[in-house]
Amino acid sequence: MGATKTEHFTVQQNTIATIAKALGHPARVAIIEYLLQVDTCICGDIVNELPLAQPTVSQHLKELKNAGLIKGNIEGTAICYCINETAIEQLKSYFGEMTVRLNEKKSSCC
Amino acid sequence: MGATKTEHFTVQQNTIATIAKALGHPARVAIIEYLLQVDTCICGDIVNELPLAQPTVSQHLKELKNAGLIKGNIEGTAICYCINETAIEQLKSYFGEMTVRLNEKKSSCC
DNA sequence: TCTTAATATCGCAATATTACGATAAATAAT
DNA sequence: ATTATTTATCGTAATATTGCGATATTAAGA
Repeated sequence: MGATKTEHFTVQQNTIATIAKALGHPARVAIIEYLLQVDTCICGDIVNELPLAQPTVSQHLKELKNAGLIKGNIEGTAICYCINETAIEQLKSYFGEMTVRLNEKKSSCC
Repeated sequence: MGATKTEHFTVQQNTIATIAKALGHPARVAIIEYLLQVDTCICGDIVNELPLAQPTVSQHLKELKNAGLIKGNIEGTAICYCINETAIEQLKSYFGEMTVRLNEKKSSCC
């Protein structure tokens, strides 16, 4: 085997897992943080910011895009990448609600 | 190659990536949600809740534990697993702060 | 002590990820 | 048209993940 059994889980569980997986690599966390830091989102220089070769960065960007975490617009010869706020909001709500529920049930036995 | 170059990124970036990676599989999301749902955290029946074999579940639990997302206490022959609230709070703050910063800079050009 | 029950670990096969050099594709500038 | 610039894709090697059967471990109960 080796392939994830996605079909056995709910859509929401798979959605969260997909977004989380995309953030499961420090380079991709670094990319998101860089996009957040930079004012404009004309971001042709992501490659220079990261300690990785250009094809590797391109691949990471592709995965972030597939997971819906970033958007990319062609801007001449460069490409304008920026954060998809919806995905981040989704994570915020998910973990926000989870902490609320954790605080409600204080019966932590561990 | 094939190994993540963790040493090139900040501690915080690696921390977030590690926790996110642990949640990057629907089975592990399902485990967390189940632990949240169940009142007490005597959770010997996680295996019955998931469509996966016992060794596979055990492995997923191990990864969640290594990432600091759950805690496990030995309770006789069973094991009491429960969510580590700190890790969830960490994610909540991280994405919460991120949405704040996203709303501050409305200059979304995409 | 012997059995039962609950988890963990080992070993392995299938698949996925990570990284990068080489190269392609697309547009801008000369 | 030719060249430079930027990003994507291909191919491939190294490593990691996923899943499970078989087996070990650990402690409770008869």
